Amino acid sequence: MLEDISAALHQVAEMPRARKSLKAKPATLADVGRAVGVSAMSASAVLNGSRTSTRISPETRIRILEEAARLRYRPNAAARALNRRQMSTLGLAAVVDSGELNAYFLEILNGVLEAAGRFNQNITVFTLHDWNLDAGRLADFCDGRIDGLILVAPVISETKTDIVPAHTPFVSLHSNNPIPGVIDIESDEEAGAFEVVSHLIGLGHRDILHLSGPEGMQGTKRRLAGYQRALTAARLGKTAKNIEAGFSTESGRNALRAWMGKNAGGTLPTALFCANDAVALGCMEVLAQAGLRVPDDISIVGFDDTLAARTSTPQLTTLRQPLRQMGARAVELLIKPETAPQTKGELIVFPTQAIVRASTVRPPAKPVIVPRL
Amino acid sequence: MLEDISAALHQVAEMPRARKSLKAKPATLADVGRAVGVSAMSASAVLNGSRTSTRISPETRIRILEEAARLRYRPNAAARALNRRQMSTLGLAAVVDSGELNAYFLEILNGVLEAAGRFNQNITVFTLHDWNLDAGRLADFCDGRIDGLILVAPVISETKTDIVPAHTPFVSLHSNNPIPGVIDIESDEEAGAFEVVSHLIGLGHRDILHLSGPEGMQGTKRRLAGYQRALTAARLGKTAKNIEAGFSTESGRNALRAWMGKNAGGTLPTALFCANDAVALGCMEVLAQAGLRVPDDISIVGFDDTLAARTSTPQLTTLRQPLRQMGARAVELLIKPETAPQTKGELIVFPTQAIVRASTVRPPAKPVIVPRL
DNA sequence: CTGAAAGCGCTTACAG
DNA sequence: CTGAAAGCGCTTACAG
Repeated sequence: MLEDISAALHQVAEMPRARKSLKAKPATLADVGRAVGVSAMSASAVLNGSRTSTRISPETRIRILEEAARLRYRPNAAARALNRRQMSTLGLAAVVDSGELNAYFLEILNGVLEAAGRFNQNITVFTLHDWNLDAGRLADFCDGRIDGLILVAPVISETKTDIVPAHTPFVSLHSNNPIPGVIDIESDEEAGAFEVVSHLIGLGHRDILHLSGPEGMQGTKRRLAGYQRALTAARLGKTAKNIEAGFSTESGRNALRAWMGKNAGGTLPTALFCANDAVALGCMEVLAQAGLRVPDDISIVGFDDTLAARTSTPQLTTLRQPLRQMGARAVELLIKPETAPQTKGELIVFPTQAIVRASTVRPPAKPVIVPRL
Repeated sequence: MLEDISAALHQVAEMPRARKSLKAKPATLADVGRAVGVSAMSASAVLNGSRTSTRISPETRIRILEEAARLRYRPNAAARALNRRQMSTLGLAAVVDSGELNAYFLEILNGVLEAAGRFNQNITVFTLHDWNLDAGRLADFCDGRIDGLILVAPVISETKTDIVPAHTPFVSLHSNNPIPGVIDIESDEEAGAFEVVSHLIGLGHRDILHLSGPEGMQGTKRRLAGYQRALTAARLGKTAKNIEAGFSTESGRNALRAWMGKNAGGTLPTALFCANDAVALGCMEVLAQAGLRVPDDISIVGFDDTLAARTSTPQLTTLRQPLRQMGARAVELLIKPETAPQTKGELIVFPTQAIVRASTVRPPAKPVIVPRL
């Protein structure tokens, strides 16, 4: 008793914020029960138990409800989680690329949160710096604080795929390697690339430069394959030209700048097919600096349909991956695993959709010369 | 026993995903202890207790560590939380505006996650649809699952400010009303607006139209005040013109389109000062559609310096609010409340910074006529 | 209709 | 150096 008081005083001295030190203890079921003159179990039955609730007499029931309201009783999440062995929380793990989560992640987050709301689930965001270095941390997250984990675009080398703990289900979006026991959610990027490049060809473009993603990634390969197939289908296979950029605005800027440096005085492609929207934006910057107009001098196509595609000027023609639906589906798979694919291939593929906006028009009448930067 | 087996079979029948039904139970301290032939407390002392760890003999210690590794023991977060009465998790509550979290939120999230990482805290994201309708839900989040809550741009009417539960500390960013007992983190938007409008005046602009934020919001008032002060300081007070837009791209689009409709044939302002980056993007779209060039025909200024300002074409001159630092500070305040301001005014104000990019240049030599849309 | 008991997994005093 | 006891707040059988 004396210690309690002394401890309290000590706290007051150390913590300037009264709000903190005088922290009221939340009421428990026992408190409510005591106030009513009934056991904690009865309070539990009325306040938290769903079926068993009926077995309490109407009068007691009402008094318990009143007292709970008066005491502002809230069931303690930790105690509940310990008892039920589930937290009603899902984790969302992503790598912070160059120090920040990007628009791609934001789209997925929106979908995940929407679905989580429907299932009364919380979402905890975990950030990693590097998939392979931090893969071990994934298991640490599975310590009862989450009931399932969504991996966003994981790059986990084949040798490390034993990282999945036995008791927490994982789902991945855009995984770069199959992870045993983990369903992966994809969109049909190859078909999407085919569609959007075909759109350019349909407009009359015959010289389309592809700025591809980071080497070795699945998304990069699939987009490149769709690009090739579209050109081949139009008997333009030989015109395929591809330079490696990456997935960031900066990488797009650098790649196009380098290419223009090498090709100054030559003819500009009539269109660019970029690995994603961010790369397209980097290209638009470089083109603007060079005094070239989009789409008059050159058409440009992105990929993903993130926020950035809608807010650029001109707005970007792009390939929509249904990132929100994909994020929502990840949540559903974790909450209702019976909705998972019944087949062996642990893969769910969403269709994509070309979104035509202002950045693509017919090619210019006369070839444009690549200016010196 | 028989029921167990029958239940297990039942599960297998219902759940197609073996992974789910065969869920291995994670090892507990008791399991580790039993395997070593020692009590759970000893295991606790070695594996989780920091100081008390020394009191175990070196040999037992090693055997406990080995056995824990073999069993892949992880301390259970829920049990720990129940015992310690803290979850090592902070909440981040925001309103999903028009169905989506935006770039403004993403900046804050980045800052919050960065700081949370430093303090070994998890971040759980809560979304609301409307501050006033959902204010009651805030208290529900404070059920032991979080140790503190960060409110992003709350709009909580004065009459409802008793929503803060006694046992969970809150911090707000850009609160629109003072909430008793809640420290608010702001940036000096008035000074920022003054700075960025003065930049325009310095370039020679004399006719600057302000597209302001939603009526009644603090941010709107402060930006408007800074705008007015800058004009007045340059003896341009009488030229002040202001139309209400909002904080979304669409609102910017609509507001400028309406204005141009009414003023077709008149002279175009030489510059627009927009309530935020999103509004500026909406204006850029409308201007582009009208065949007007930014910045040649008209300069344009945003506010916030979100992703969108860096990815628009031309890139936006804008006023940077240090949203990441502000988010990081919110985390620090909750984790280390002793860093809170000692003064009465429960307010922390960050400085802002004008970021000059390509969207602002000197006004055009001749007045531009507002085209018919 | 209601309560005493036991347990979820961990930790913090307290005994030995 | 080590363990038995009690408790965090809730829930699930089980008795009455």
